[in-house]
Amino acid sequence: MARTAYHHGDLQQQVHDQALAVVREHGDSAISLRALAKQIGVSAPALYRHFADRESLLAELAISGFEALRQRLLQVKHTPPRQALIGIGLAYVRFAQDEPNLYRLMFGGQVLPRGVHPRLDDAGKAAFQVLEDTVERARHSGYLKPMPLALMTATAWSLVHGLSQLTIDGHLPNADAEPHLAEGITSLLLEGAIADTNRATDNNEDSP
Amino acid sequence: MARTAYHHGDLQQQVHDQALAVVREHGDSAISLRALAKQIGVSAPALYRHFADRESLLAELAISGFEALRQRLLQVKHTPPRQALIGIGLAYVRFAQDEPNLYRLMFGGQVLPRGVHPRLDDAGKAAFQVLEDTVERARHSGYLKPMPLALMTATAWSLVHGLSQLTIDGHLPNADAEPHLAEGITSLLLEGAIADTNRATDNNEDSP
DNA sequence: TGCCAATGTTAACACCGTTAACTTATAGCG
DNA sequence: CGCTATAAGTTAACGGTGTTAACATTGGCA
Repeated sequence: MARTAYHHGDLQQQVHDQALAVVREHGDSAISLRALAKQIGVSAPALYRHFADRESLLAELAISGFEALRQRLLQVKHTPPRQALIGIGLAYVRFAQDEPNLYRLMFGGQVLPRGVHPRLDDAGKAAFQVLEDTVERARHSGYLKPMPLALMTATAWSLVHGLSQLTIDGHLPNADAEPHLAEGITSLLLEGAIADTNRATDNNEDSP
Repeated sequence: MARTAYHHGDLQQQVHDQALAVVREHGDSAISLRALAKQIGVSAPALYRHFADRESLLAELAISGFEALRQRLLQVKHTPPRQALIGIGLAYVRFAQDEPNLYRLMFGGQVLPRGVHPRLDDAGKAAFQVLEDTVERARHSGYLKPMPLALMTATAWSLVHGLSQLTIDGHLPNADAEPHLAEGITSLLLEGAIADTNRATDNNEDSP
């Protein structure tokens, strides 16, 4: 029932893929169910067999986005705390820069308020979890000050999210002239978060 | 020609105000030119005498938002660097929390890409300028490390913007349980930014 | 006073999301 | 193997949208 081809093969997947391509190229405001259906060669109401409404489709795409983000973050090595933290921050920002339209859909807020679509919320939390785990490891290893975990992760997330959003929307004019901005920012934050025992011992360890 | 009342008084202002109210209450996606015109008691095409299209109206509203944000930031006192920095960060986040829908319009990115509407860009820069001036004062006074100004302001803006966006979209679950989150986050960043000479001398000066 | 330009009007076009009512093809079962 | 329930598609239609064209009206000014 779910695997074999009905009239058109699995429309659900086809719509999902096509819509994802449109979002990545032109943003979520360019998504039109009718246009999507016409492109695929199916009538518009057919889509309603697979998606409750336009918002649900967008939510599904946002879920894909969070899963892709999570995969990116998971690829960051666990090696020394400082590299791991900077690495995951860079990976996060780079994802946003690579997929600005998708990222905007994920965090647009206007699209879907939290609590409406549980699977979307879970996908977001799962991505955030990777970041939190990295911070927790660094903290547990004694590299970071023994501050509340929630405070540290919230700080880290705020920083990378804010930087992502500001850069992809062009609010930071000299972002191109300063390619190491993300790294500098992350380092700057770390200065305040590392334990005093680690101070001055690892500032230049990434450039041997 | 611009001041006296024509057929309906100054429609421009009336549309602007009404639209701003709608955005603040229901978000920019709830803006409908036809509905707006009907509410005001005028035909829909009449609006096109004052706004090129829907996007231009939204841009105008975003400009108002940036000006309101700027006013908020300007009210922060200049007194000691640490208080000024934390104060302006809190004021920024509080604005976003007070006007979530307006804030989303301003930074939605989907609404208007930079470069299209010069006045909108200028309004954004003007608001950002207040933040930059505060950082510059703190840096010039020797309170902060002598790092590049662009780096410091980008960091500060990223942090407060990220925190704003994440909280108003409900991504930080325990935001309510932690009302001092914004202050804690700002302090954490400051730890990494203050000059060593100022370290440990001002951590508790705000609670005498 | 008479004209021009600013400001409004109605009618219409081409979309859009969504629902209702109907048709078709498939999967599973007696 | 044939039948039927149902999943998956169809067309027609409703109400809404932004936007443009063509026309009407009003007010300020020469």
